[in-house]
Amino acid sequence: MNIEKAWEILKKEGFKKTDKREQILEIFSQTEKYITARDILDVMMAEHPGMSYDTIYRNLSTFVDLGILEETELTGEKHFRMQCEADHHHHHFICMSCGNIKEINYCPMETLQNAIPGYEIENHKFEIYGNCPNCH
Amino acid sequence: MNIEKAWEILKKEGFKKTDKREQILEIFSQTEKYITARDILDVMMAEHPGMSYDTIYRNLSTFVDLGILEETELTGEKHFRMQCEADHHHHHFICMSCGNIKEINYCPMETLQNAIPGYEIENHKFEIYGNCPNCH
DNA sequence: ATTCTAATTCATAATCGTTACGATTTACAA
DNA sequence: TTGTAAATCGTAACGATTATGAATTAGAAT
Repeated sequence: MNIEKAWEILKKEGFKKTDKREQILEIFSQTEKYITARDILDVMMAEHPGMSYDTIYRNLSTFVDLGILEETELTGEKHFRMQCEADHHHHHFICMSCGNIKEINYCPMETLQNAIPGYEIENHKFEIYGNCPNCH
Repeated sequence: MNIEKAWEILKKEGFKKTDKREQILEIFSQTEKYITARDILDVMMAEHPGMSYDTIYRNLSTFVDLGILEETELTGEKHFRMQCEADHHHHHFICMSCGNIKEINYCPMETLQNAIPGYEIENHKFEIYGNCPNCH
């Protein structure tokens, strides 16, 4: 997702255009990796020494709710990245060296659905970790 | 895994037999569910008002390292349960209502391995959430 | 059995990531 | 230009976890 698309969504939902939001989106648009709230804070604190935790966390949460950001929990800490453009459901390979991700156009749930009759599946987590071609 | 097996491992690795460890193992042997460090604390505080956080967290970590407990992260908090007896690799369906788990004897990695040549897979996470037959 | 020592626990504080809050500022609609 | 709800700031509180130094204890050595 690009910044324009993000603002479209924000506007449509009645959120205001602020410098802080613009900068957060800017940061995400410049990386493919999953990054933390702290990562954002560190970058933004440099320009705006008076940044508030609240602003970061509140906006990250808003962006996730609106489908602008994806969220995952690597080692206990929340990590975020721009929502993929892909309109189909997919998963991610996450490189443990460089942090870049690759979309995996495969979902195991297709196969699994029939294997456990009586069980009502609501959600699933499927992530693959390792080293990408550039990192080994 | 049962308590005897756990002590075998602990003894073999040179860990001492203590009341606290015995009680922690006891608690895990009595449930199938994933439970938190706080859950353990609450139970043990009842009998031993002077319990220390350190004792719980240190031992949980030790048990995970030794393969006595399984660990997963549900909603940001670490959850633990006895390591499954199953000698084959497997995954879990986790009921969001009652907390019970069901072993899933299927791993998507078999299928995926060939789909991303050049990518070195080191690890993966696959968990399914929903409601079990008893809970809907 | 008694002693010794490293392992374990206790008691408590610090840390880390996150959430919450009233006061102040700001975007933007009227 | 003004009014108002939204957003931010500044700061504190929170929950889960880790860390620390002192006291206790399991189990080996004597």
